[in-house]
Amino acid sequence: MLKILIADDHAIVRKGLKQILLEEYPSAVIGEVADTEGLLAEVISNSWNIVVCDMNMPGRSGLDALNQIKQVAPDIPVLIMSMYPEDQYALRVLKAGASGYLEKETIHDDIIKAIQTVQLGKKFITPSIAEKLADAFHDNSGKLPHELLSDREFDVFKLIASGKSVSEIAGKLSLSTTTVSTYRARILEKMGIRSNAELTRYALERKLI
Amino acid sequence: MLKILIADDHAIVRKGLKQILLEEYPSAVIGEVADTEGLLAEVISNSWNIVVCDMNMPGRSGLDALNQIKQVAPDIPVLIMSMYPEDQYALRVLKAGASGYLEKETIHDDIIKAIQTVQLGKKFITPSIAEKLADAFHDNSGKLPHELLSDREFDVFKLIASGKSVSEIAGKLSLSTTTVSTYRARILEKMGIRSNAELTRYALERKLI
DNA sequence: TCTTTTTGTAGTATAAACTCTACACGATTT
DNA sequence: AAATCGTGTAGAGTTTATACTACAAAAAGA
Repeated sequence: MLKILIADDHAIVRKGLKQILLEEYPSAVIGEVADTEGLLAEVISNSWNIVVCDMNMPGRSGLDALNQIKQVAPDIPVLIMSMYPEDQYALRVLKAGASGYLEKETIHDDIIKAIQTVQLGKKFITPSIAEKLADAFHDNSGKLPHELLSDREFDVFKLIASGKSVSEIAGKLSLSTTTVSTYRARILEKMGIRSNAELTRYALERKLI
Repeated sequence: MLKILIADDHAIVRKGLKQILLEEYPSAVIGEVADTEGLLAEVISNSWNIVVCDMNMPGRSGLDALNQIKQVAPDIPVLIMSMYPEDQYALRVLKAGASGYLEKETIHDDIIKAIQTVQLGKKFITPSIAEKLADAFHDNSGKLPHELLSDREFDVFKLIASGKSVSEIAGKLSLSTTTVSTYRARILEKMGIRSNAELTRYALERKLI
């Protein structure tokens, strides 16, 4: 029996997705969780065939959740959804072991195909993602500054750029403030900038936030 | 019979919302449209009791749609949904005649209450929106936020926006750092913002620096 | 495979920034 | 004329952020 677990902090999105899935697989069991803690707990305590997980959940990010799922249950295929279309995350997410990356814009059209694909043990790659992959493959040297950041650094980058203080970020990510400060220092160094204002400017110009 | 029309470009959100509404009103008729054209057409050709409309649709915005609906059918209550919590749209939307503004984060909890409220011909205002309203009340109509600043404050504003630290500014203007901090506090208060990043963003968007 | 680099994480000590409060002085309102 | 308001200015005390350092685990390179 097909068992699909949905992780998204918006109840409305969970309901909508469940609906779509049930239309295609009326006998499937669809689970819902609203945060990363619940997600981890479910993955550990029950056997799900597929996880569909939102990228942007409060607390630890979807990427973080993905990494942890891959540790406890490396064989469960995980599909990641995101709001953001031209997303910088796509490649990171695939690198971290996701079986596919879906934009919420088109999830309605893609999700069934994606489920079928991952059921065969394959990865679901949309054409636009494939293009990004190809680019990343032969390009490398011409990387944009923000692409040099590690996942964690990038999380912090976006939060700083959107105006969060070091301590707010620390609270949100459950880290020490000094840790966040360290990330900030590394970010400034890698990107060759000197202030939060430049960082915000950079992020705004490239529409990263 | 209750007839509710949902306008959102994401099929997944429409499905989710429909589900939530049907749970409360099993016999309601729920219509769906995916763009502003469809919305307008529906409003003109059928009689809906309530419209629930997303703010961010491709093409013409929800605000635009709202204005047009109010022209052709001023009596249909329109609830506007938005992704963005700290949204500067909230006030605009209410000014334009919406019956309520719902953040997608909390729509699941608020929508039924909102529907009941607008059915009574009243407006649905969340506490956080009420606060914004109160703030907007004691102001200064017409003027842009930065035009409220005194000269000295504006000097400091520009320096902060361009990434200078409080102490750099103090040095440059031969003031105590605490004086600069005081200006900063006044600036944030007058402009209704909370961080240097917002300030930078504001300045960049209006090309003040 | 072994070594080097990167990444994720913090502590300690210090520096910087913020909050709250205050006060003077000219402008505006009553 | 008196009271209030807006502006320019800071100090004291508290909270926050930063620099520097460190270290283990993971990744990358040789």
